[in-house]
Amino acid sequence: MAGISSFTPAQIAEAEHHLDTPSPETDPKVDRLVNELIGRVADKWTMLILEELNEKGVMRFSEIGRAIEGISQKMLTQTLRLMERDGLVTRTVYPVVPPKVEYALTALGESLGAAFCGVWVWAERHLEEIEASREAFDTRE
Amino acid sequence: MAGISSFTPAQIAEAEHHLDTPSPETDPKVDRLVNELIGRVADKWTMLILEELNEKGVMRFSEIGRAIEGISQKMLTQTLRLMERDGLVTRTVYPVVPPKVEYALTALGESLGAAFCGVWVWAERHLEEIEASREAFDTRE
DNA sequence: AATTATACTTACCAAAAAGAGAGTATGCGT
DNA sequence: ACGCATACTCTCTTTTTGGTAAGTATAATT
Repeated sequence: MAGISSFTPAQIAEAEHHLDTPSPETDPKVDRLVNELIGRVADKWTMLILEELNEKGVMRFSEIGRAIEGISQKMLTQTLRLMERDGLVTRTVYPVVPPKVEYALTALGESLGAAFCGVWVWAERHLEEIEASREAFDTRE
Repeated sequence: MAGISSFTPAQIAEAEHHLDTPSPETDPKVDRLVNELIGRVADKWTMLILEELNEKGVMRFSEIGRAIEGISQKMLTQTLRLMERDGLVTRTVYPVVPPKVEYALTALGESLGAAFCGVWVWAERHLEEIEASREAFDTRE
């Protein structure tokens, strides 16, 4: 499993481009939808799978399972299905025995990875600061 | 409640700066911590409070409660406490009756908002694409 | 004297999420 | 004939999460 750096300069440039053009959206309906979407997508397993697929390209089901420590088969299936439904990954089934299914990121999936890159970097950058803050908070209580 | 645009160009520039310098972090321990941190922080209520405080500056407890539709007192207290612990907000208590407590973002909190900005923009941009993908997925099943 | 306002805390309960483990289909190697 | 490998699905149980409602303190107001 790689860290924060598995996105290419091109992908990062894409994210920057987005940041250049924040739109003045205030429609509450869109707001709600956007929120729900972020909740869906900003999930632990989704992000780990995103990262893994971005790094390796095409992967089989059990290959992803082995790469991501601690994920259960159930969660892997479930997360991949939701990601497929949202158009983040493609799922290719080969009708052979034993079964073979390959997963890969779509362009949309890659763009999400790039967008999240900023948050990853933020988290990594401020990790110590936050831990220090927590410790201070906990000891003064 | 405002949409995506409540962050200043300076904040966005900060986020871009982060994107310019992705570090080659692969340490599994840091990876795990970063992940846990993102999970903590990429939560529905945290993001809404972040947005609200970024827009309004300083706010009282019940003011935030009124601004964010659907949040319970319990969740508001809980989320604000965790944000304070992580160093994202400051909490100022005025010893008066009835009680008065003010909340505001720290620099760290603002930087998180800026980092998330890219994801907000991504979500808003690709909302329709994703809904279309879902619909296609659901009807072909 | 009762009511109101504010910022909580605590207890209880329902719902949702997640983990564990067994079951399924089937061609291939031994 | 038997077990293995793969990618699931299904059920059962546990854990986590979140909502509701009640309690607390006290000064000002009616």
